[in-house]
Amino acid sequence: MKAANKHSKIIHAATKVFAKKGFFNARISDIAKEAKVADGTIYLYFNNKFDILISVFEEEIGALIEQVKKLLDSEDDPREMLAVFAKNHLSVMKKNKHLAEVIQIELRQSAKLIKDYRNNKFSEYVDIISTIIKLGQEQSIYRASIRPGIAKRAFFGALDEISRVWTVGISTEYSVEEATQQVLEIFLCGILEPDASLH
Amino acid sequence: MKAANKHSKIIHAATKVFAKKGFFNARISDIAKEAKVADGTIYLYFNNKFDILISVFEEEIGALIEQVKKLLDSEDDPREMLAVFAKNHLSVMKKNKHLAEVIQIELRQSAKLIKDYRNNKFSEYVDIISTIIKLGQEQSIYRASIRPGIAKRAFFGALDEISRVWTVGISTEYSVEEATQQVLEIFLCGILEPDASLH
Amino acid sequence: MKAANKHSKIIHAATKVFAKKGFFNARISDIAKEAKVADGTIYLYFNNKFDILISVFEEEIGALIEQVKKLLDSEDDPREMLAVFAKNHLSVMKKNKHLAEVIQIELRQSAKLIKDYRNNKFSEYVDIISTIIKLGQEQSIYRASIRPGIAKRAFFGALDEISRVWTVGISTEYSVEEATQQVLEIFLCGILEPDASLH
Amino acid sequence: MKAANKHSKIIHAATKVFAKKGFFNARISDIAKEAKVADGTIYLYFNNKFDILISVFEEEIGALIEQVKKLLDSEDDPREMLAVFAKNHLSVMKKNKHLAEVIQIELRQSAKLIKDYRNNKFSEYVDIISTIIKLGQEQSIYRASIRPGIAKRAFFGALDEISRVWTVGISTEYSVEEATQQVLEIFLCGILEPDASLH
DNA sequence: AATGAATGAGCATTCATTCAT
DNA sequence: TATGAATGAATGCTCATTCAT
Repeated sequence: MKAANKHSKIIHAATKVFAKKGFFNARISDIAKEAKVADGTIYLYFNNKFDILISVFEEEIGALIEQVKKLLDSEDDPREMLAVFAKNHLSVMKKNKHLAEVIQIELRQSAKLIKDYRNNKFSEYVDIISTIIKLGQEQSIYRASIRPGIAKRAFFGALDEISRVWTVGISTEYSVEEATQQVLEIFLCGILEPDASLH
Repeated sequence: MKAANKHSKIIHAATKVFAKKGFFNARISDIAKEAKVADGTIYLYFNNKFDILISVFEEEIGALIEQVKKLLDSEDDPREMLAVFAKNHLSVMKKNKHLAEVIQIELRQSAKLIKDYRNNKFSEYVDIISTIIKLGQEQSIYRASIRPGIAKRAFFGALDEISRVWTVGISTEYSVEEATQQVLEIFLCGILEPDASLH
Repeated sequence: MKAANKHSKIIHAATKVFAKKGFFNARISDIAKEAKVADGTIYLYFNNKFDILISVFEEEIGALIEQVKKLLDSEDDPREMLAVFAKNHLSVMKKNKHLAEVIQIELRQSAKLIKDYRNNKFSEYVDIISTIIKLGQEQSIYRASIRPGIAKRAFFGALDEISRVWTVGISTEYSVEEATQQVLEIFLCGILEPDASLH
Repeated sequence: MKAANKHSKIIHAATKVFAKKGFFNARISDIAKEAKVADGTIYLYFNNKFDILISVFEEEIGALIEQVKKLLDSEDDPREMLAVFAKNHLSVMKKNKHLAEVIQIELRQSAKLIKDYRNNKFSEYVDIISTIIKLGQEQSIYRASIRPGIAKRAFFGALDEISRVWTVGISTEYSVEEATQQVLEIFLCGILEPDASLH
């Protein structure tokens, strides 16, 4: 996982530090120490502290997009595709808690500061959901009355809130498998055409 | 809207300022100016800046709980109750954007700083959903396989993410009615017993 | 000891608080609480915080002057008078630690802030020593080569430094009697062996 | 006088500022300006404001100890040694008024805040006096009845109080030589006429 | 006279950013 | 490229003082 170049080293260090302390409580010197570079070196790769956060979003979520897209490439059934998305998202969030925290907390925090909110990696990631839904609607598997733009938010919001239980660290945890199964049961029943069977 | 006493005046001012600038970028002097009191006066009512934020959560969400509980008192059908919760939540979030932002962003930000995360007003609010689901399960209206603890998160997460579109200010907005209808269509189909008709 | 009127109550409270926390760390509200009056009441009797300190000096040292002058009235021998002064000073400092601290620490602190340093009660108190020395010189009991203005400082400084041991709270304490005896032995007799020549 | 490194520059600047305004009235920015560094730079060398004060004591008094110990090395006679100590102390206090004020005022102020009062440079300095007295007692030059622990305080207190006249700035000043001679005359010979009996 | 809520000036400390090396 | 010492703007909080009651 260790990145060869400084840029990546700093990104990974920043993800860890932002997750642990939050953007505003994170110090540039914390990131520098974690990345094992000097404070000043960070400014050779990033314009300022906020620029680091944006880069973390773009690169970490970019990798997430690559990953899920690759998995989706080998699927045809929109039902399976939604399952793949959910399972992948939840397992990544469970495994990579630093990334999970940054997405769940810091991404929101900074959302209002980002000028064009839709033109970023995060939107691209969530839009994968609406693309799947549209595909399902074309195949008459998902009901036409469902609005993909709203459903994608409902689906992502559900996954996001469910996975928060792991970062916040509530004791009565449930497994990735169980959570995936539950959210799919709710959503597939919810958006499926009445006569489209669940496999 | 004008609060009778200073405590409330400061709470409302803080909600506004936290929503506009975020907790860390908000200045005590901003809140004081908004509340039309001196900086020092704030410390007669709150211990420190973070204490103001916690109080905002407790009091504003407390009021939200009162409101939705009163509405739910006159409903018996668990299907209607979920509809009432969704409609109320979305319309309050659409109308009171300051509160919406604080819940969506600052509440998460500070979640990790709050020791016992479940022992607070926010948890109480979300638990209303699971209570409704359990009620529906007892009446065999909602499927027994649904785990209320996970479903409540999925439902709240969906509402939360959907309502974010209004605070972030994305242009292609949809109405409260449409959003409510969509999320209910998905969730009620999703958790209803197959033979339980939608009214 | 409890004063009948508010003015005295505040003076005594201030002496206690200044001794415990020091002038700068003492809060007006501390003094008010100790005196069992409201904060604002203090400003009916004193112009400001520093004015309280000055008043403490004047009144507490004023009482000290009264006391020692009364004791000295019944003495004729300048040797005895110096002994009375030393004994009285040390026993008051040992008994009234609040006053001791204020004299030893706060009086010095504020000395530079007092415009006319000689025209105050403290100078009046120390001048008692030089008056005794002059009396002794007139009676050819004290050597004429001794300059009363320097000797008074040496004598008072010795007593002051010796009594600091009680306020600072150093463990190996010595008694008032022993301290008095020693300082008198040094000042009245000198520390040289009678037969040891000076060079 | 210009210090080579920043640490010393700040120490000297702080000594000057503390002397002029007192510890509590001194501002970090005053010290920074005097030392010609930025405010923040001070915190690269010291933990906090109080830490600066303690360092001033330790370093300035440390230098004083070095100086007087070197002078005492070339003396054998305990009488001369006490004379050397007195003369050195008074002339340093007269010349270095900033140091004098800090010792006379701030050292006392903070004495109660220092945990182990005896384990510091100041005690080391005053203990030089008792060491000399013990030496004189071993040589039967000083009376055995004198308790060095009390006498050191009496001697230092006398010097301290005498030298205050220069920092407080009383007009009728006396010279270092005269003050030294007087305090030595008192301490070495006593103030009684040789033929005046004690009672 | 007495109160104590309200005021707001004032400051120690932090930390993102710079720049001489 | 890389460093990290130095910078100085920025702010949460305190508390002496005021004044309406």
